[in-house]
Amino acid sequence: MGLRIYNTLTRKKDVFEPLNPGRVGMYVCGVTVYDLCHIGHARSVVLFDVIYRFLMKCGFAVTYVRNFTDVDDKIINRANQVGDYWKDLAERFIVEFYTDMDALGVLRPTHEPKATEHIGEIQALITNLIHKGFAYEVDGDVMYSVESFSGYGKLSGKKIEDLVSGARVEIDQKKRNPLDFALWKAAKPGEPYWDSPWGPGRPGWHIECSAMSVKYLGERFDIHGGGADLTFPHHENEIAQSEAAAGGAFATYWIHNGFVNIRSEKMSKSLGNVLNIRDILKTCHPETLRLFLLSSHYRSPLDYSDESLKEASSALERLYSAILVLDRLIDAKGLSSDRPEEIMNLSSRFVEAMEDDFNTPRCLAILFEAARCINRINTEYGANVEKIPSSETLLNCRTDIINLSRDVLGILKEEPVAFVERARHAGTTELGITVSEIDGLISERGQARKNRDFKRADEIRDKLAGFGILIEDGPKGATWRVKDRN
RNA sequence: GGCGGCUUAGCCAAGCGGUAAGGCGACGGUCUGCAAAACCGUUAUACGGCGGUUCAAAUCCGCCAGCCGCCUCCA
Repeated sequence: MGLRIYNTLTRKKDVFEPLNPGRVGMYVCGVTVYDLCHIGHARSVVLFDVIYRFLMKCGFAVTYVRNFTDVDDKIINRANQVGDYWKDLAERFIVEFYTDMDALGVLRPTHEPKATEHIGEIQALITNLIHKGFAYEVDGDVMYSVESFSGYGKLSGKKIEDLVSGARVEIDQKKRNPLDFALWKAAKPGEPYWDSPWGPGRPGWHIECSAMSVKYLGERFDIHGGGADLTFPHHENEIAQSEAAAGGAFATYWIHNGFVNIRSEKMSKSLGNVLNIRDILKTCHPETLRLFLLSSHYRSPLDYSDESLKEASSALERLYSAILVLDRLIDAKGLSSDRPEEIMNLSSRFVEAMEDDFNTPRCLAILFEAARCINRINTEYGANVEKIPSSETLLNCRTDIINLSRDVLGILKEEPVAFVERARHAGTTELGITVSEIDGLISERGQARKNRDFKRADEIRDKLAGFGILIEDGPKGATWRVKDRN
């Protein structure tokens, strides 16, 4: 069938045909480093991480570029607020970015260019645009003339006239058209600047992506991505800049991810409901957050709530625990030649789902169907070697589940035994009771149960429950876990 | 005002013309001293409403209602 991608430019799913067979060039707009990353950033970064992983799994040699915007109004303003040097502030939040993304298991792109390290390329591009008549200088600023580019609006489906009449654009006497945007901004006193043919100043926001994408990927490349909000004006302006400078086409496929809402509300600073990645990660396993982010289609809005994260956590545990069951079945050395559909051809069905515009929810459903099948085999035939499928069949299934989950989705990377153990005891230190005290009480309760003193046994269970500890009796004695953990 | 999108069980969520995936929850069962956990099973004659096209529509078209996003920095 082949890979099909919903392309914002054509507004339909297009068959993916790379410019150069076997190779893919992908540019994704990264973050402006002036604050900690929130769950919305996580969604975008994880999505493109999964796309990157999948393209590699398909055998493509992928050049993946994700930039850092490290000089901009927001950075300068924030630095002034906190009394920091803008460059130090930006560098610090780059470190914080990596802290969060590494925790989420996000792979490093091929190149991660910073705007401040490409001032030369940016200036050359602006000079080129002025020479070709697409840009003009006014008092040390350089503006892009949207009317000079006939394709302006083709990505976002907007017309210049409609936008102008919308009256939401700020009227600036320097601009020939209210929609013209800055390629180069003259420095105001106290602002960072670089010398340029137009005087001291700094790059506008949109131009860095045009300059850096051409440097690392060439004038034409395959995939350009980012959050849905970047479609206009950022990506529209990038197209205008890059196509005007090159005199030809820019990126072929435009991918935009939907937003994360918090309890059905838009996440925004003014509502005070911005959720940082690291705060969420204090309450759940990183793979839980990844699973949550991949549980709905990337173009749909995704609603975050404590409950939905908890659901993702339960779902992740279900997968890990199925692997544990599978391992027991493999050890059982089954003799049946049965090959249940749910655990066969996982790889081809998974790839088929991914090829359909990166349908990760369908991928997860395939994994859960396999998990249910494994559990059913265990409960129905667990004691009957004649009925358990052969170790070879089950081992292939295990390999598929682990490889697809780990390599493409970036989950199930832990040893199942270790994961289950960790999930049970995570957060113990905050309970006000030590592990040895817990173990002491549990062995006392075990003794009481042995003596059929169930009153005492239940007292101990209630006492531990008061500390948030849940007792689980098993064939090999009681184990415990921390309650209400994601 | 302009442009775009969404509406599927209690909740989340696939589905892209052939007769409703999956997850969570709930309920029933197995297990247990009783529980918990785990597992199994059950859980939408039905896809916002009304028309139309078709042998066949959640899926295509039209109208209506509701929700949302972008048009301003934003993933």
